Amino acid sequence: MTNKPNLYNLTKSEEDYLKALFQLLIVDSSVKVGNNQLAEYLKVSPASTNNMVKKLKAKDYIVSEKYGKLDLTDEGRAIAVRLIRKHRLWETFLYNYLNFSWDEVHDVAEQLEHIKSYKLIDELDRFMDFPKRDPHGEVIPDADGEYFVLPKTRLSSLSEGDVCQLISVDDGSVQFLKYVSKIGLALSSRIKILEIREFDNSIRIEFDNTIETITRKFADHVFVKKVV
Amino acid sequence: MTNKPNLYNLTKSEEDYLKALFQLLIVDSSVKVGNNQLAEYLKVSPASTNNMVKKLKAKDYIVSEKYGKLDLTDEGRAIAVRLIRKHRLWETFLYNYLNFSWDEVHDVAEQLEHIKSYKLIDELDRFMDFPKRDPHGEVIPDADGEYFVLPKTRLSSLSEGDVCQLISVDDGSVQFLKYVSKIGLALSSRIKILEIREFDNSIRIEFDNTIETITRKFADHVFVKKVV
DNA sequence: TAAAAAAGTTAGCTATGACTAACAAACCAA
DNA sequence: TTGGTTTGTTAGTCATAGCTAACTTTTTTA
Ligand SMILES: [Mn+2]
Ligand SMILES: [Mn+2]
Ligand SMILES: [Mn+2]
Ligand SMILES: [Mn+2]
Repeated sequence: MTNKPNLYNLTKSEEDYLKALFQLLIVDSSVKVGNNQLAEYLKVSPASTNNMVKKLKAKDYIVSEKYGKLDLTDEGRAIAVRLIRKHRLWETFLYNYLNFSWDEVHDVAEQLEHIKSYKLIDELDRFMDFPKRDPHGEVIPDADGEYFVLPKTRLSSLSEGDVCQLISVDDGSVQFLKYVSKIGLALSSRIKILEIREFDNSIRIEFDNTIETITRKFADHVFVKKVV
Repeated sequence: MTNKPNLYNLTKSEEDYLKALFQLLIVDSSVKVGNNQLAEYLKVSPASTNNMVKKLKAKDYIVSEKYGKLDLTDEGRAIAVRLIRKHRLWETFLYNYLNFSWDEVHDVAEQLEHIKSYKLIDELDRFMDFPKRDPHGEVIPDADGEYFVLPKTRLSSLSEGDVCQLISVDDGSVQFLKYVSKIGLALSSRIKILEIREFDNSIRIEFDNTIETITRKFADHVFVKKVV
């Protein structure tokens, strides 16, 4: 049982598809992921996705039946986790050592994650003294591919009166991240849900003696741990 | 006169062709570079090179007449120099911070040089406190694209009795670099040419109280500054 | 339960960047 | 100066990875 997936036989595109499918699958393990959903997530056409899925099935990274939902094999999952590890280590490096801001790291990490070298990433990990979290609060998988997804609650799923702590944020949108910084939210912020307005689903929150009204859409991208 | 070349419109292949042509052109500015020579250097077919050259001419990075030799435009040259800057900064980073050896850095740098981000490379430069030379002794072009190629002499071009100092080595071959390390040669080594044997062009050299016999081919890849 | 909508698939097209084989121009050397 | 070698070009093929348009299957909803 060799543990290291062979990252060297995959193209950038193949890697991105596997990672995307993994991300969609862990959001909610009960909901199945379909071809078109994957296409939309990757911003490509359903036809392109169908094509690529066919290829990745032939390589035994994905399993699915015709017209059925998609799932990853163990090897497909290992490749995705390894890619996520690389992505998050690079984000951490850019943020901690190269003066990149919260919202600048993702796009460059999206390129750096595809550099093929085991030594590079393991040495980068050592250089930074094995960081556990990336700048957005996400857990960095270790070199063995161990990756325990910590249970995350969306801020949008809480109720009035709840108190929580900010654990992580979605890192895909520059606009969103700038917005988070601007209103003063940061990792570990303690947030209280003051009021949820039925009319437009807006949420009134309090943190660090600040009161803000945020939209449901915004709250969907903020992950928290419930405290009270 | 905008100075920053627009690196963002070029594919990895286009970049590699421009860099290769630049490298061939600076070896000896008097000798012209042809299509097939470029093909051989890049280890692709003459037809592929012809194709790419056509594209790079259309983009105004290369000039040449039909059946004529190739030259770079100022913009083509700027892109090549910027790529070399990136390559050498990454090699320096891998060598000085990530425990890569002399012979391991090149292949990974060959990938890293194509990451598109001005901030990344300029911050990396700052992080390392603006290094002047890469691990193989090559000069690192600065952020303005200034790049004075220091006059280099091949060890193979010296005569018996000459004394020189090792300035840099070709970084393309892992086998060659391992060989250099193994016999104990290093940057700044002081080398004396003891004897040149006409029969097989082998060269007897002395350095650090060591006497070695090297081949002409080996000496072709070692660059020195003549001292005596 | 039948029609409509959504989801998935297929066929055929495009661009990039390789390749080989065949051909044309330029250069060299007898 | 002319024939052969080297160099450069063109045509046609392949793989990757996108796309649109048309089609089929599945799911939903009236
Ligand atoms: Mn990210
Ligand atoms: Mn990516
Ligand atoms: Mn190199
Ligand atoms: Mn390269």
